[in-house]
Amino acid sequence: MTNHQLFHTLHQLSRHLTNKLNETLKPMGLYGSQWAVIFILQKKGSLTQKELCDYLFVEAPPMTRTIQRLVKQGYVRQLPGQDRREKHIQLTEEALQEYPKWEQAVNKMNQDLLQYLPEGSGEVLFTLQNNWLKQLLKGED
Amino acid sequence: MTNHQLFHTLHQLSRHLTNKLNETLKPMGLYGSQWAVIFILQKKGSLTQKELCDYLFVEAPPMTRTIQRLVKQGYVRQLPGQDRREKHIQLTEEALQEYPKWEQAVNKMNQDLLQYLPEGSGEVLFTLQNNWLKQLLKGED
DNA sequence: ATTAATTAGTTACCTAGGTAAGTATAGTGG
DNA sequence: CCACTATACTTACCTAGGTAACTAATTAAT
Repeated sequence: MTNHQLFHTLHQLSRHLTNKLNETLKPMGLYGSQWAVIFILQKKGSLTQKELCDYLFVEAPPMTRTIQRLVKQGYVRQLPGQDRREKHIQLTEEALQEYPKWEQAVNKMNQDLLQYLPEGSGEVLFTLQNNWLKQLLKGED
Repeated sequence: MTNHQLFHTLHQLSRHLTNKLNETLKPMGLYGSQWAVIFILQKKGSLTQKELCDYLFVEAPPMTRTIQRLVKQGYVRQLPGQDRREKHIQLTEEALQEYPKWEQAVNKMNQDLLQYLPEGSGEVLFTLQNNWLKQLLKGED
């Protein structure tokens, strides 16, 4: 294995999985980036855009766009906070109602994709990637 | 570990590495997608755009754009083939001259990044990812 | 208290990569 | 030979995510 191959394969794999996710979400009128936001909001309740950015390691501008589209689709609300620079984002009732359907579709897809990975490898893969990522981020400071 | 975390981490890691690559290439006036094309052309000599797409698992339109930018920068030539639909792509002398510098910078970056991964883990990671990707692609047919 | 620096979010613009539709050439069946 | 299909590439347009520059609000410093 060359170093090049490792990076290349990781990139390919990531693209492939992203494409699969978008394919899965398309019938429901959602995109992968939107799902990522919805998923966190459902778990955490209400977050500022900054907190969403920090969570997803995404810069502010793409987050603004994703949220604006979700607002337009009626799945998300922006509430002004006490600090009037902040916008607190939360799911609408409509989104909460649709959520189980979305989650089920994504979970099914994840299961399908993981079937192509040997038993137990998912854990190994996750651990390696997660540790690497953490070390890389730590190395930034 | 949840399935979600596995996909999420993979996505994050891929983005992080892509950003690092672009950062490394920026002083040389290149982008990651361009480097991927240059890297293959240097190894293979001359390829049609279709062959480049197949190699990088990229659709034709982005490839057209990447190549057109490389042509404009003088790093690549498009030669008409016997089949006049095809365009055979090859590196220019200027690109070949610069290549060692580019490769060295990328190799150094790869090494730096891999230092954050425990000894031997690179192999494991590559093997898992590569097998998974192959199985996923096989499952498409 | 007023000014300076920081922070949250937006806008504009760039690359990466995807789909759909169009064009031109090559191959195929009648 | 001619019409039909398939292929290589391009064009137009979409989402994903990055940087730079901006606005408005908050915090810190003098």
